[in-house]
Amino acid sequence: MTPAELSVAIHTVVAEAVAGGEFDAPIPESVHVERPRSKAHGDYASNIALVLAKQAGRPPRQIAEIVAARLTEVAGIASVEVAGPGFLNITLDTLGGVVTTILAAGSRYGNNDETAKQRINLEFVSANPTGPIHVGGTRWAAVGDAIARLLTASGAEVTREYYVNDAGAQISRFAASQLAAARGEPTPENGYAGAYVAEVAARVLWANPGLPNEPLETALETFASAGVEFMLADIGQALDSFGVHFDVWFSERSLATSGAVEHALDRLKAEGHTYEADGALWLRTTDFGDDKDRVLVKSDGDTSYFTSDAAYYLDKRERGYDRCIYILGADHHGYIGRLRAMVGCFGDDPHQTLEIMIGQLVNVLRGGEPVRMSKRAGNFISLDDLVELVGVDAARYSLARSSVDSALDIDIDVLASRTNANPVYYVQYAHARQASLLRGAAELGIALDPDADVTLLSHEREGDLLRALGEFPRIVAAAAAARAPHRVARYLEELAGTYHRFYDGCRVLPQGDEEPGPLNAARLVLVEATRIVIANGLGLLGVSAPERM
RNA sequence: GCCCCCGUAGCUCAGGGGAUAGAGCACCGCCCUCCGGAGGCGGUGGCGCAGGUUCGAAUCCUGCCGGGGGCACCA
Repeated sequence: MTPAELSVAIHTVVAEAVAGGEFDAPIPESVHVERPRSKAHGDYASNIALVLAKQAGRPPRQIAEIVAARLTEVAGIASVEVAGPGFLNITLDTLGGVVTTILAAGSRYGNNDETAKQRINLEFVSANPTGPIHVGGTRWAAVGDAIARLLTASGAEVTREYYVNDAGAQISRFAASQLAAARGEPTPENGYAGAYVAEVAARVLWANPGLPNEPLETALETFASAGVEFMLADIGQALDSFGVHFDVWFSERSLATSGAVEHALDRLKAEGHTYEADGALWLRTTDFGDDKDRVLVKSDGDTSYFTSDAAYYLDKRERGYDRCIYILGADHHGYIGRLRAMVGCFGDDPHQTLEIMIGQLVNVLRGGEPVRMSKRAGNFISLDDLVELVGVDAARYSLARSSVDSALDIDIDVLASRTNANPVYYVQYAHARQASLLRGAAELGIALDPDADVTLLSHEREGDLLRALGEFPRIVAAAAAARAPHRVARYLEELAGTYHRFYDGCRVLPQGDEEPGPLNAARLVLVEATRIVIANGLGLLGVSAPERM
């Protein structure tokens, strides 16, 4: 019996008790089953009696006794104890069934249908194409891609999208910076410094040999468009080697040329939320909770960046997405209000179609000391730098193993050292050990037997491991719902530890001249089940599960 | 001034109202005739402060203190 099946069983029993008039309370939609921290509290525990007590107008322990009496009769349940304020502590006949489930599901074990059929547009990274991706953007690459994988595992249809800010003043500054670098002049005021600017400029010149003879204006245009193109190619390549692949690269500039901006303006006017003042066209976002109205068309006739955002959102909706998720850095949190209001102005419910995640920033340390970084000065750690220093697995894992609500400190020296200071090795090591063990079994001629008698897995450490394996689908579903891939990482660390303890206490392969017996067979499939879960979990984080280390 | 995030062990961080608050690192002490010691076992050590909500609060609410990040007809 898996936790999910147990939850259903309790639900059924409660419904029967209510139907039988034993107590009166609304039947809950679903029953929460948890894994007790202490083994003294059974295999699984439920707080259902505490939840129902108030509505039933009875003491929780009374409700618990009623449910326990019925639950004891359910096949597969060995015993039920009422404990503390009214917890149900449930012990199963065997926990081994989960192994069979995992072997049958394989790489699909953990998948669920919580967000089945939802069409989700997930926009993340979207770093300006005026320089390489720095660590901040790298965090969103790791986290965003893991969220995409989690949502996919939960049944959603996910598009990974990168918004390319290829319009606006920062592009002009980028072009001017390239020009200056090409002429050997100092970086202009508010320009971009760093060695990469000169490199990009050199590539632009190489591809456009006539550039030095062009008038200043067209030369700058060439630096702008070609420079952005080269930068984007580099960014795409860096993300690619990081294992993050975007389905759509959406150009901001294309919004104007395609008519999307005009289309959005027409819609907003038609919805009646615009007005003119001070020579500009405004959107009355304050009608939808924003703290001030926003300019759509500036008094000089240009549209604002906000207008592009509106056009971009409308375009996503018209491409058929049910939900548009944005992952933004903490420095963008002020956008939430205006984006929500803009969505409202289009007539959408912001709580349904729009979701904005704000992630806190990353601080880079080296040997415990903060590394001062400035993108403008060109003095920063890029995605490529990080990967070169610590490798893709360590980088992705360490960036994804913390909640995005917390500012993250990463120490380059610690991550580069191959120790458990970086827990990715702890998890990967468990997987490599399992793979090694399975190779050893094959060498001994012991085949994996899906029909092994898993009821023999009754050792305490086996029980711990089986319970942990049974948690995985709920971890995946909860992590997807909370957009919190770090929960998968934390779970894997716990699972790896539970496995190591099992391995320490339970001999898997026969020793010496022993003949392999049913217990060896059962433990072997338990190892394989654990290996599958670790591989699946690491896969959700975009981290490899090595057979050898 | 207003808004957002954070404050948990010496350090980096988990803990989506539940039972005795966890992991890794660091420190101290143990465990190799046998499946990978990148492992296991034991020990030291903690919820910023004050109220409130309730059977129960690290978790939810309010205030304060501390740290980080924002508040454009820039993009």
